[in-house]
Amino acid sequence: MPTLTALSPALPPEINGDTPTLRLFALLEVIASKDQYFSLQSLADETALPKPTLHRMLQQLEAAHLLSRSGDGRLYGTGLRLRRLAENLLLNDTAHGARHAVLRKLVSDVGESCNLTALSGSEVIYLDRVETPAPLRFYLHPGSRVPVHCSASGKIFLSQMTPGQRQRLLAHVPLEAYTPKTLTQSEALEAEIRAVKRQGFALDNEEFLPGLLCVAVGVPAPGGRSNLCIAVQAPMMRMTADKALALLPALQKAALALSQIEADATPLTASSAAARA
Amino acid sequence: MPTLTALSPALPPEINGDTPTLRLFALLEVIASKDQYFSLQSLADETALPKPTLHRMLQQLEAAHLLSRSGDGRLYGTGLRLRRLAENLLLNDTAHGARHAVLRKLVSDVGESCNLTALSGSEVIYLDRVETPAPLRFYLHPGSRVPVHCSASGKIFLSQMTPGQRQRLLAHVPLEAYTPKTLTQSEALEAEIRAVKRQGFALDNEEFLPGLLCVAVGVPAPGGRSNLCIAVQAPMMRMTADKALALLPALQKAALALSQIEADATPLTASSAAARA
DNA sequence: ACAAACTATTCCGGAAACCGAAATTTAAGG
DNA sequence: CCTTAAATTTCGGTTTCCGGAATAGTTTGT
Repeated sequence: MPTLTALSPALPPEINGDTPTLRLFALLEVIASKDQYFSLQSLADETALPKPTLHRMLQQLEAAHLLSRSGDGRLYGTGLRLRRLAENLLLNDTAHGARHAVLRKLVSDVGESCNLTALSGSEVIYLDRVETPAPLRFYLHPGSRVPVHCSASGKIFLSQMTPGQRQRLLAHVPLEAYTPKTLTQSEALEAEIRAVKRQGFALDNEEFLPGLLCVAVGVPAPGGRSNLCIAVQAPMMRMTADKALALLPALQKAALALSQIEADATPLTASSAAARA
Repeated sequence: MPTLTALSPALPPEINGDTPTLRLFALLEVIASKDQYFSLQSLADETALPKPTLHRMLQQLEAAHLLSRSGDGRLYGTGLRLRRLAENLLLNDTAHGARHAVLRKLVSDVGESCNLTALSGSEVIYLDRVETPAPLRFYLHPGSRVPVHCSASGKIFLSQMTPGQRQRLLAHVPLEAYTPKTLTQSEALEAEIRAVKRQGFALDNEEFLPGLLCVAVGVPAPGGRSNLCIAVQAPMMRMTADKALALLPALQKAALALSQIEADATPLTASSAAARA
């Protein structure tokens, strides 16, 4: 029977952290791990915790706005405060890490501005950015957001979703035209997404800002889907689609380095612990 | 030494935890809120918690890989597991992204601030909100609460209850007068509720805040009763009750879209979960 | 309409975790 | 080597948590 508490077989007793708080975190991890709402019953199945206990935990988290109940009030999903924490976390944790160094290295390799992005809600958020030394540049500061349908990173994220997820998201996001080249037909976008999925990288050829070309690749993650992309962007004046493709090896190398950073010293997660059953 | 209530009126976000776990969350929020590492001392300054207490909390979080210590071991920053949680959270919340997109679309259609509300206990809580681009606005942030008896959404929720449920709820909620127009007689409120039930929408005509007009419709749900409302609100300066009624089609369309999203996010049942092996 | 089956919620006494003043250890500066 | 400041450990009193059992509420089947 899978248990929420991740016990290491015979390791120091300080690791087997089995405190109430950690159990709550593990619960949040379960809820954050799938794109769906959870009933109390389904959580009981996932976690093997007694229902009264689970109920108390959920109440507590809901009262704190970390979770929210949705629909008819019997389903639990992520709360506003938790989402805010997540955004702040990703946004404020960049400059000090090795990730920033990878980005700097990439910029020095390719000579153009690069950024690290994540999906947040229905938009792409810039987590970190290093500017090209060249004087002519597009200035997009960390924390700003761009639409999913006309950004290279956004296409990567879309290509990782199941058709159902993608449809749900795009059904309500108007495919606004930012430039004449923006893809505004869902069929055209779907075709593009398929191409992205096949190729493993995405282009934004003046689809968001005139004169701006951008290439992105996803940062590989153990589970397959990742919420991080790394991208180069440059003015058309210095960059063409062909030249951009030549940068792919450098990009992929950087993505791999980032993925390595994430993987280093990987602790047990609730899901991986539950998985071994 | 006085505790944390003493000094700051609005300086720290809120370290006041009602339970030990929430205090840990508040601590994480402090750490996630700035792009820097924290020493134990700086956190003590920031949170007004006793140092031994903080130390224990930090140890616990570090042992769980939610935080990590940097370099020499005296500074604390975010941990891998916490970042993972944040990434997964944002990645696996397309339902939220879709809901927000519906709200944005509605705002661009009607030109006024719109919000998504739910019934929580005996109050209406704002789940999400998109502001009008117009400069003059009522600012009500997500997470805030308003009484049921003098809000458009609240009347919708009341109208969905059985008379018994409604009576039970209202018996403990004093019909406080927020403005001269607030309905404070239960007979008048009952009559209003009946009208709401018949019409399928609800108005709040300066019953909560002077100068604020609001229209709400329920989000249809399979079971009949829904715990979600979508509402437009605008200052009287730009809005009249008549003009508000003209917005109903747009509102209802948005409500339908939301109902679709909710349906898509329905969790697995026990049987379907067992089916995928 | 009513009962059977299931799910969500509340109770509550025993058990475990938390709290933080005080004492102790470790590092930094002179 | 001594002083000062920060970090860490100790430990008993207090609070919170835990989860089996009982209760309330909902859907399903007849």
